[in-house]
Amino acid sequence: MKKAKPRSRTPLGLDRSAILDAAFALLNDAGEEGFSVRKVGAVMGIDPMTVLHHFQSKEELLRQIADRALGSIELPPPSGKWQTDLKNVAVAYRQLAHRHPRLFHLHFRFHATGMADHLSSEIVYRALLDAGLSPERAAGLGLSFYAFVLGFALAEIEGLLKPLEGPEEEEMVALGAESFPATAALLPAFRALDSDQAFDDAVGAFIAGIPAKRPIKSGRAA
Amino acid sequence: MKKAKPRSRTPLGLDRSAILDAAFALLNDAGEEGFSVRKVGAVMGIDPMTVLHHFQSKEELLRQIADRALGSIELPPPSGKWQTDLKNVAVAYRQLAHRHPRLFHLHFRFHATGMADHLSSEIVYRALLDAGLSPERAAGLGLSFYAFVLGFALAEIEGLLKPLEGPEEEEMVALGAESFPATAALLPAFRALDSDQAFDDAVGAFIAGIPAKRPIKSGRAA
DNA sequence: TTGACACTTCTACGGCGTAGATCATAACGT
DNA sequence: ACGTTATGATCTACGCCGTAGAAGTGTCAA
Repeated sequence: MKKAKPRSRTPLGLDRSAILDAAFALLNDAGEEGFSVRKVGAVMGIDPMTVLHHFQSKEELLRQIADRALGSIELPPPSGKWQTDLKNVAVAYRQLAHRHPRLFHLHFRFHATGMADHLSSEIVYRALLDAGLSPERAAGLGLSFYAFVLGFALAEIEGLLKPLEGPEEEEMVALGAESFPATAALLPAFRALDSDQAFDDAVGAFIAGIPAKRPIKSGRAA
Repeated sequence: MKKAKPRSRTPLGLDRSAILDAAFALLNDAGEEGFSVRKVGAVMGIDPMTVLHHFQSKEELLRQIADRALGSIELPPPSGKWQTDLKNVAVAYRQLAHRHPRLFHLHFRFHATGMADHLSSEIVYRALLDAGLSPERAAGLGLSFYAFVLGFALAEIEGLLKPLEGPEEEEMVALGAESFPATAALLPAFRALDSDQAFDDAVGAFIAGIPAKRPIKSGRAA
């Protein structure tokens, strides 16, 4: 049993996972702004460069933290009803976001490649195929479904679902009913907004609209 | 009485907007990673601290860049058909994202407060009220609609819609049809994916699903 | 023993945001 | 005219950051 702190160059029981634990914890509660390789080293009492010996860059360390977090998603088993399965995946991702709000945004930067993600993908694509969609539509809608769920979760984390908190409040209220009557009419509803219900409602709308093959006509999309 | 325009240690016609222009350009083509106050100063041939004299922090400078970019959204006039109006807003945001892919993510960090955004909000909420939704549902679904559109655009920018490009390819292919048959069946569809069509389809599904949950309930606000 | 290797640490470099002091000039009060 | 003040621009310096490269220290096989 060795316990050297200063000037010890003997390799101790240090491996990736120990460092990863500390880094994960730091990122999870300090956020990316408060995260640095040097701080990870400080927390563990080791030289910052030791961290980079195990993860060849900060970016790689972040990627592995993200993989770990995003791999911890908890999916219920398939239910046999495709609508339910889709919704379960959506709920699972949102829960994941709530569990790790400070690092969920990494989902966009580092595309998920873990087993859990492949599993959720399989559920989504299976559901869409079961719904009777062509492979082309299933692929596009499946990816769009992810984008929607991730977008909702990110927006929620970043406070976009609370438009009346923060500096926007007075401005928004000051707009007045004359200029933006519909917006003004919803001010009380914004204040009372229930995120869970909004999520249910939105996911429900998306899923309900899937079998409808008729596209909405409008301006171009390119 | 006061003109207060050019003044300096050595004569210089500098104001916020000139600096903002340069900063915008830098961020727009170098991205946030390549952006720094010092580089903005270098580009303009001025001291970095002069930049911070006009914008009291880097964060504030970024916020104003974001405001400018996000205020440049181009919305078509209301059409009278709520489905079309909703889709037009979605298309406009996606176009904006394509126009400024390196700074679109700031939309999540700094909530939009510009006039253009209030205008688009008004269109969205009006559309949802016209669709017959209660204020509660209109508020929730409207915000969710934004989250969806922003999420799609961000996902697109970050490459999430191209799961077969980059390092995921070999892994995903290697999964094999035994473990993830639905996913495997879609591999050709992923390769041929048309983002525009996926967007149309997804937005169409969302919109189509909106009235599905509850019948018309209350009058509209013209 | 000797050598190869793995792990850790040290040193140093260039870049970052920005606080605080300083300087140059324009505008104003007299 | 003069000095005073205000204001913008600059300079200096501090403490952070990621990380390249060298060097130290231990383990183990030959």
